[in-house]
Amino acid sequence: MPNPLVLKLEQRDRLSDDEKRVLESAISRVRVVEADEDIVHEGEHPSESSLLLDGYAARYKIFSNGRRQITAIHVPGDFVDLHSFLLKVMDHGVLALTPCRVAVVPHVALERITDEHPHLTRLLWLSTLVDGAIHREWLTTMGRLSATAQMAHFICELFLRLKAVGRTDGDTIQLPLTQAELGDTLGLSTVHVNRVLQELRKEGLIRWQGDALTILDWERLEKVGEFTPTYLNLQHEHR
Amino acid sequence: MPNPLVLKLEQRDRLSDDEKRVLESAISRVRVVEADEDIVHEGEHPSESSLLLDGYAARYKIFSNGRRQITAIHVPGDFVDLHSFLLKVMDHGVLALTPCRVAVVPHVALERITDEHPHLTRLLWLSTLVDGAIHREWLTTMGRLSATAQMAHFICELFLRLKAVGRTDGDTIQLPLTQAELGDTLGLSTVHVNRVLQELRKEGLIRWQGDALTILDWERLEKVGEFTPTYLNLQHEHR
DNA sequence: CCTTCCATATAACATATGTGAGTGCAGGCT
DNA sequence: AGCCTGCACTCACATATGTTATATGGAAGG
Repeated sequence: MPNPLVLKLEQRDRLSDDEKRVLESAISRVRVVEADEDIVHEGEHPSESSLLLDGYAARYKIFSNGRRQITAIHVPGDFVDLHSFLLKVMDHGVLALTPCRVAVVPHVALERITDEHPHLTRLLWLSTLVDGAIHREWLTTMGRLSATAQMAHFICELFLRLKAVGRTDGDTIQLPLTQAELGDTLGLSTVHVNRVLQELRKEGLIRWQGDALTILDWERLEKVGEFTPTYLNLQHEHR
Repeated sequence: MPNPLVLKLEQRDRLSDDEKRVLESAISRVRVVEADEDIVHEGEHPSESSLLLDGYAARYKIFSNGRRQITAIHVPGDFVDLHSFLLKVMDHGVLALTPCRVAVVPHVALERITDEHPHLTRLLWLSTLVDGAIHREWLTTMGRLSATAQMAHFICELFLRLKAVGRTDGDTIQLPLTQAELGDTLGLSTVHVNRVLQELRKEGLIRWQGDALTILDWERLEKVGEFTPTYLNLQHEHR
């Protein structure tokens, strides 16, 4: 079974066999997390990081009044809390949106990698940088796009990210989020999420039945969401 | 003159004299950029990164319709485009908001650091991770707070970040942004920025005259903005 | 088979924020 | 001195999105 992180990194640069072996052996164990359970809690000081192998996860923050904001949706191949290696304290929680399989990588193993494998280190660094690029993109869509455009943009992004790890089926992806969760992601109310989805459906841009979301008209969806994929950095470069 | 980056990193971990020397010698030259000029252009493939020594800068993205979103405000000590070392293509521009002095660090020098100085590498990585943490915080405030709270939060954050590099004067900071620029930062219209500022003033939370912004009541401002500084990672830890 | 529980869907209404236009002031330039 | 120009500030009005409430339907479970 190919490690989806390897898959993702190989899209962005060449990985030597040695580096692949080092990555694999950095994994101390594989853990299963139930849906709706935290993979990592806010405020924790973890001594290991979690690489998502299967399932969907979300980074989130909760306010005093109970309102929640999701700041990232993670798919297989994502290192959901690689940053805790250096940030030490989790300033947010990470939640399993579906049942998840998670590879656990101790921080000591990461430290060893940074000591001994500079190129691999750069690739790990890179993957946190891509997280940052996605955050910036979300900031722009939240700040300057209509709710409809924002939703379209989100769907385009998720599609390409899933495609990069081989989790698309034609024009269809699994989207196991409730409309409430989508609202927490985009900063919208549940009601408005529903309105916006109706609109995208009526326009013939998407179909969403059960967990299966199908993109019916990629070009127009991209246009509505003002989507350009540069920021996902899916190009192969020497890094 | 102490390098403000060294100042910032030393707040988060110990730097050896050797590491400080390596950092200093990585700088190939110092450049001055006029206000309202780009330090780096969107779409560029830079071969060096820029460390802000003096002045304020902003990362921004512009949409087809001319709307602009600022995704980060940078202060002295910030590496405004360290990520371009590994992301290669700039997915946004970086603008000098005031006249800026910028230290230029070639990517080859950064690559050498990653090859030879693992601990320093981790600290550079860390500073991009803090950028990411700030992005996440902005996402939550944009998505889930009122415009007033968002503004209060922004002011609290900027104050602490400036304090970390010794650029505060009592309860006063320099805030050389126009209300329009603030609007582009928070995702608000200029008119609404003005309304919100009036409110914060009327409540006796801040004073803002010319470029000088004074925090009159830190505790209440923090409360209004639901601000907690954990995400800025200003603690000293072994990284 | 019935009940319970969510999630989706709709409706009526409330409001935070955006839009477009205009005023006045202050600093810089000729 | 006079004239721009940019910026802060206001007003009247428009609208996107939030809120509260209710209906519907499917899935899980006894």
